[in-house]
Amino acid sequence: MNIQQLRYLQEIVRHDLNISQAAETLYTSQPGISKQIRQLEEELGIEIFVRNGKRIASMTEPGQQILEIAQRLLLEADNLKRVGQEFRSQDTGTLTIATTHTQARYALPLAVKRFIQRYPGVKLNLHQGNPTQVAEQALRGEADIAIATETLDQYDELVTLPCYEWHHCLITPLGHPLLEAGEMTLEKLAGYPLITYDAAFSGRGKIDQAFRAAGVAPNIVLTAIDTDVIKTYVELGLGVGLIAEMAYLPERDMQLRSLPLKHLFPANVTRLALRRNEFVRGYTYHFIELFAPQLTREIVLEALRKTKAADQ
Amino acid sequence: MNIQQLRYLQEIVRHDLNISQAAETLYTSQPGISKQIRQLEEELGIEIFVRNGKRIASMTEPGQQILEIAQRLLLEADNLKRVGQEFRSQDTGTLTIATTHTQARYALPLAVKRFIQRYPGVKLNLHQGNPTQVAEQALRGEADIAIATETLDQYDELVTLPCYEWHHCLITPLGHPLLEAGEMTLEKLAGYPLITYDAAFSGRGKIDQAFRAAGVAPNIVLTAIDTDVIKTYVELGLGVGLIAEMAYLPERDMQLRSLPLKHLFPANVTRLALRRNEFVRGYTYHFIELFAPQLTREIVLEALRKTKAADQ
DNA sequence: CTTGCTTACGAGACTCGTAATAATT
DNA sequence: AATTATTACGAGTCTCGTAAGCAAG
Repeated sequence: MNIQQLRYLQEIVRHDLNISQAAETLYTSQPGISKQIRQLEEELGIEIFVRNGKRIASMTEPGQQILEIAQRLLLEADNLKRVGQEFRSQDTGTLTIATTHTQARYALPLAVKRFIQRYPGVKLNLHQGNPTQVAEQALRGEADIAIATETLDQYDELVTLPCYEWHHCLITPLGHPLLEAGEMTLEKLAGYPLITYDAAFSGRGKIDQAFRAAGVAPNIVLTAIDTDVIKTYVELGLGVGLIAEMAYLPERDMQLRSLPLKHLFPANVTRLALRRNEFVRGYTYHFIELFAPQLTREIVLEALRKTKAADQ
Repeated sequence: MNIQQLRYLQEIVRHDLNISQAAETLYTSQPGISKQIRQLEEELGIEIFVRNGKRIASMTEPGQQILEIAQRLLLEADNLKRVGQEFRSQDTGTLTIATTHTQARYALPLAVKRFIQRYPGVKLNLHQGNPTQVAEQALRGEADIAIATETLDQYDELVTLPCYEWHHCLITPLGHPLLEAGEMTLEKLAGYPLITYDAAFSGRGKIDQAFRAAGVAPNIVLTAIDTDVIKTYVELGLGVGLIAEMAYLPERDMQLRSLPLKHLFPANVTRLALRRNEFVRGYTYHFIELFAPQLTREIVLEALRKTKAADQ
């Protein structure tokens, strides 16, 4: 039994039990993998895969247990390498952040700027995706940190930490009647065509919740994944926008005005997620602190330690 | 990097950084281990050990982190083998129980008898030791289950489960005045020479506690590790004995009489411990249930799942 | 001078890639 | 017919054991 065999196993499963594809992504040969898997099976004395003649049909029950253990083992193997890198060269390496448009565009830039100044030797990757993709990238170890407002806390294998709280705000074209309409209410909002986020993005859930709770039916004429699209159509006069407050930049968005909606919609919490049991590099802690100053290294460590509760 | 190298590392540390001894217990050669460790260090790009010329003096800081991760990895590697054995042959293998004299002699026999009838193919090993030794055997993976009344819950790496509760009782020679002395009190007990357990054994702590709390000074003339020694000296008339109630066997101990002391000393809880994160064989669950019927497989599983909280 | 780690070297095992084979869709 | 897994085989590498060297206590 060796680590390589387990890596083969993991990759086969990731490719829906297709050895050929696994071989390709691992830059090795089909037969090599095939043989190693047979050897692993022989050594453990069990069949991992159910075979139909020469096709792999599914996994046996012991095979599934083996897989789970193998994945934990491989994570530890990665951790060994990380520790090596960490000590070999404290301030070089790679930091991959998976996040959504809103975070990448409006929340992260300052932290990123400071980070690359402080750690010129660290290659910073930003992977953009929807909240589910973001979570899964962290889950698969493709990203070191996941940052999003939704979804993250639904995965047992991720440890999540609250970064900051924000509210929605209203944006309108210049001179829009709502700007002079006094106290904002859901009813007033419902009187105008609305433009806001797609479902599953940037707190859209909270918006729907609030309208539903009040028994008011909003007139949503357009939904977008990113704020820039919303702004564009608000400027065009298609309607008024409901966006995340940090996405309104007064000095840039000269053609728009904003009004706070703190009293209408519940607060949103943007969270970051780390993969459970994964060794965290020093500069990763630092990035987290740059992004959310209250999340010091100690606090993050504590969270990682504490929340090992529900794993597996 | 391979699993073997990590095993070498672990064994070196277990032997206080002595490669030669590690080689011996692993049935391999000094140079082989030495070289593999050098290779591991080279691959990880760090020094694991601090060397004084040709002696290993201590571990570096990264080395200690490597060790921790390596141990978790090795545990998973063992688990892989266990899963294999479990499915290859459900009812054969080995079950090693580390426990104290009192448990081995008075609490376990019935469960053991039933177990070996049910699982003739399982080799049952009983390792006897003091509570600390018992815990450490479980900790090192030398025992599958640890059973004792003390100490077990002081180790983060062990998951403990309560098995049963018991009280101390008094044993005296036939015709002893205390048998006719009515309601037993600490004061009356203190009026006679006492024979009981050594510190750190079988609830001796609770006995001392009770006397101290009552401000009564007992006259302990002899302490022993096991109940049979205590019984022997009580029979000889050296004093009266304070023993665990399950250690008094009316049909065997014809030369002794017993009196309950439930009202004088707090209850003791005998617990069993399993190593955290370790794959548990089916027959092990069954043994636990034979020993403590309320600890069904589901309950044990739940406990293992839940209490992953504080690990590492 | 004994203990204990490292270097040197060679035998054997193992891994992996290519090519051929066989089975499934 | 095309895709995909297995078997066969050979080159290169790696592991491990023996023997020799050398530093520390």
